[in-house]
Amino acid sequence: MDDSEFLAGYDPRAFPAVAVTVDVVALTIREGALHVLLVERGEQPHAGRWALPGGFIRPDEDLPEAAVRELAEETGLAPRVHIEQLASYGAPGRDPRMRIVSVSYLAFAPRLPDPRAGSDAADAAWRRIDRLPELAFDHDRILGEGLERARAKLEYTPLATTFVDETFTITELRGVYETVWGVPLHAGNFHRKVLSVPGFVEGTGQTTESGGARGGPRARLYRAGDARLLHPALLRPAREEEAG
Amino acid sequence: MDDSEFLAGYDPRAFPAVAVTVDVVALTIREGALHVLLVERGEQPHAGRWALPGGFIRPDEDLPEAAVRELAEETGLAPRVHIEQLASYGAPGRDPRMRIVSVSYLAFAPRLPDPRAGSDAADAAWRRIDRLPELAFDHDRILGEGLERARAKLEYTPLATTFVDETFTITELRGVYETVWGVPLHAGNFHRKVLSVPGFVEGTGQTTESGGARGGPRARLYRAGDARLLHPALLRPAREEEAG
DNA sequence: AATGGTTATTCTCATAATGAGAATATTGTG
DNA sequence: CACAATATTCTCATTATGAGAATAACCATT
Repeated sequence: MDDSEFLAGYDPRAFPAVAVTVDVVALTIREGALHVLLVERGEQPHAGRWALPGGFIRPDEDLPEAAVRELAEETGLAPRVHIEQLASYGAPGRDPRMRIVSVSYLAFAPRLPDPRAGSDAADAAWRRIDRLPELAFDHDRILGEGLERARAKLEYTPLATTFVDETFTITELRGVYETVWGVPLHAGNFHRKVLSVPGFVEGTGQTTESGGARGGPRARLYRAGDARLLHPALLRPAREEEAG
Repeated sequence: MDDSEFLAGYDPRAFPAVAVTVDVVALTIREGALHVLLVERGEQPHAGRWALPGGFIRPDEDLPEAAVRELAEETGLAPRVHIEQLASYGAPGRDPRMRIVSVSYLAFAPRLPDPRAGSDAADAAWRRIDRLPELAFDHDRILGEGLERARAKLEYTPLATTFVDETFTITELRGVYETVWGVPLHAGNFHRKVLSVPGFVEGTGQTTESGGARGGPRARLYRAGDARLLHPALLRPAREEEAG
């Protein structure tokens, strides 16, 4: 070990270039099912396979900026989405072309529009989480970790409110939890819980214009409260057998 | 926006090189206080200031490998430490020399040895968390996020057991929580909680050789159980006023 | 307009988990 | 040996959760 190996003295230009990309796990709910934004690759490597949207960072932009830009390029969406860093991946062989370190981001939003037509990728589409092809590179892993992060965040943050419109009913909010977690929740207990956590939601004094499509009373409308953390958290039902 | 901006067709060599480093937030408990490993920079930029240990990744090593290596170079520690990725930072101006993206890692271990003498940095030392100088670059922020992550992980994982010896007493384990969280905990309730969470600890049937230094009975010895998650979690006492 | 199915909201009750304080027993020190 | 210190267990009030049911408002259809 000599001095040149350390930050202070080490010369990075002595090594092959490292490229940095951002990959975005963009989630939305459509027709009651969780969807992720995927692009079909037009070129090698992995041509024809689906991958997470992403691309190289530019010299003058920060990581989150790059993620927002990539997402905007695919969806035409104004940069209002909630975005959050997930993790970074840098195994030497993960991209056959060169050394690539990818920083993954998670994005959520209500009813994201269809991907912009005519973008560079061969195709781009929202795909149901439960009907996915095998992804290119190590994107299966990145998506898996993104999903788990999203599921965990629902527990202790008001993240679910970013999946619904500005005003929403408790039932709609419950639908987000049920969709993302993939489990049915007890309507009465969920209702009690949401209203008892300080700052989770605040009433608007209004109700829906009409009852549900198949009947039922009008539901009260709420908006997101100012809490950044849910206290106490809204825990997922315990799985009977935890792996390990 | 044209095709060249996308992963499929974009040529990263057209841009200035990006260097990737790992920075390690290494935590240990010494003399009842939480300490972090810092190095004093010997060269510009920020010469003379303290920084997190870290350095450039090598062409053939994965990110976690690089973090373990950097830590080993500073502490002489065998690669047995628990290591975990934190986050990545890539703001354009964060290092004045060139574009650097840093991936930060968190490391924990019991009684880590003194930093190896004669390493490349001007100096390296364990520093008490509550008596820190201002750090170089954006390392204050990285350290802050690492601390918060460690505090959060104590809640729902058996991480605390990696801060103590292989066998330990409940009181020692409580000491870890109190040190990292910085709050006193109710001894009786903590005891009940630790023993009631399945798989957190398992008894060894043995006790300490003698009572505490100032009296008291011998304490039973436990070792870490096989749980990877604590259920239900061991929550921090609620802060009265949450920021925001 | 009356009927019946649907759904939002509230309530009840049993059980689990937590916070606070105290009791009990064991040990080292003076 | 008396006393202070500490590990461990207990008690009791409060809060949070899970399950089921009751209540009432609303839709579509008769």
